[in-house]
Amino acid sequence: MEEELLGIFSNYFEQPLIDEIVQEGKIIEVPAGETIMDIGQYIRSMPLLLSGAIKVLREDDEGDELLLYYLEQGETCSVTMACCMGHTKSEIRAITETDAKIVMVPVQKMEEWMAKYKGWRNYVFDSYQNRLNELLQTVDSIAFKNLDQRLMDYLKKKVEVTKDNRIRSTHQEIAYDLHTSRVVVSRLLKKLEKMKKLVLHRNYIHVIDL
Amino acid sequence: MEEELLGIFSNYFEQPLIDEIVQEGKIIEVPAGETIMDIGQYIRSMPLLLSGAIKVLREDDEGDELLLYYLEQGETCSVTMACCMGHTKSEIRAITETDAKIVMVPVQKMEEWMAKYKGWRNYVFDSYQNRLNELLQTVDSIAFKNLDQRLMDYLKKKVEVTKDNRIRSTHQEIAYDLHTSRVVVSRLLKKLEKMKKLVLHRNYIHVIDL
DNA sequence: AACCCTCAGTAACAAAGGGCACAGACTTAC
DNA sequence: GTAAGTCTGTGCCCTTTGTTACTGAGGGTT
Repeated sequence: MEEELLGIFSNYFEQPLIDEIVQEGKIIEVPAGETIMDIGQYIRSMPLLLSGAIKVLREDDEGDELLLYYLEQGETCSVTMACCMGHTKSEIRAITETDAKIVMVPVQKMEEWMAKYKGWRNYVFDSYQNRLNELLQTVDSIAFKNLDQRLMDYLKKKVEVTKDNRIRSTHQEIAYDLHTSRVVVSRLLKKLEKMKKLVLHRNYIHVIDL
Repeated sequence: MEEELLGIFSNYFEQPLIDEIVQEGKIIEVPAGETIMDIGQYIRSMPLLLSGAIKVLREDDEGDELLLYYLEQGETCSVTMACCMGHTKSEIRAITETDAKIVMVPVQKMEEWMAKYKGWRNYVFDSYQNRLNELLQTVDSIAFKNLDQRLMDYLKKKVEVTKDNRIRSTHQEIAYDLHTSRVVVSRLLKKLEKMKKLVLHRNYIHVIDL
C-alpha cells in the first residue's frame, strides 16, 4: 500500500502523512457496479481512489437519475468530504464504474490532518476545486448543449475512464445516466452510427472516433 | 466594521481572527447591478459579504447565461476561493443583486489563516459545502424540473433575496437568468397571473403568493 | 423444436420550449 | 404634440425531446 500511495500522492503528501494514512486507512477492493455510497446515508470514512473509476450520480424524489461526474485515480469525492465535515447525509450516490481499489480514511483523522499537514490541506482544496469545476461542466452540459452533444461527450468520457473503446452498456443504461429515455438514445446512437463514429452491437458499442 | 463582523461571524471566528480581518481587509460598498467579478479574470482577494446579495452566474462561449445561485449575508464565493487557491482564472461572473457591503481579504492571508485558525478552516469548509449543495440544487432544477417550476422557484428566491415582493426585472432579464427566451417567460408569467399568484406590470412584477 | 426474456429499431404521435412577427401600451426625448 | 425606443402580449410554426406501441433479433432454457 505504501508504495502505491507514494506513487500517486507523493507530490501532495509529506512522508509522515503517508505513514499515518498507511496506519489509519483501510484498503478495500470493490468490483465494478457496486454502490459504495448512497443518498441519505451517513458517512464515517472518506475514500481515496487508488485505482479504477467511480461514477457519481444524483437522483431526484421520483427516482430519476443523472450522472454528475467520474472520479479517477488519486481523486476523492468532495461532496462526501463536505458531508463528513458537516456531519450531514450524503446527497449523492457513488457506484464503481470499473473494479476499484480504495483507501478509506476515518473522518476524525481528516480534521486532525487539516491542522497538521499542509499537503493534506492543499490536496483537500484542490479536490474541492476539481469537483466544483466538474460540476460546473455538468451544469454547462445540461444547460447549454443538446442531447446529441451530451451523448457524444458521455461516450467519449466513458471510453477515457474505462480505457476501453467498447462501451459495455445497454441503451437503457446510457439513458439513465443522461436522464432521458431509451428510445431517444437508440435514435441518436443510430445517427452516430450512420456518421461512422461508432458501430452498434447488442450489449456493447464499438467506438471508432468521436 | 468590527462590530459588523462580530455580529455576523462571531459563531465562527475567534477574536484574534476578527482583529486580523479588520486590519487586513478592505471594506467596499457596491451598488446593485455592478459586476464585481468576471469570467477569465484573475482574483487577488476574496469577498466576505456583510450585507446585500450577490448573484453568481455562468456563461458559455456563445454568451448564453445561467444563474447559478445567490450569495447572502455572511457567505462567500467558494468558486472564487477555489480560483484563489489554485491561482486560476475565474469560471463565473458575480453581480450585485442589491446594494452590498463587502470585505475584501487578500489571498495570501487566506492561506495563512487556514493553518492558524480553526474557525477560519471551518468557515471555509462550510462555505464549500454550501456552495456544492447549492450547485447540486441548480443541477436538479435544470435537469429534473420543467420551466414552469423553475420560474416559480426563481421568483420565490428573488423575493427572498431582495426582501421585496415587487420584482423589478423585465421579462428579458428573467429569461437571461433562466437561459430561455423572453417570449417563453412572458407566456409562463401570464399563466401564473391567471392563477392569481402574481400581478404583472411594466418593469416589475407584484408577487402575491407562489 | 417451442418458449421466454432482454435488447434494439422504428413509426407515429404528443408535449415542451424556442423563434419570428407584429401589435399595442408605456416612456422618454425632442 | 410627435417620434423613437422599450416592454409586453399573442398567434403561428418549427425543432427537440419524450411517449407509446409494436416489431424482430439474439440468446438461453427446457
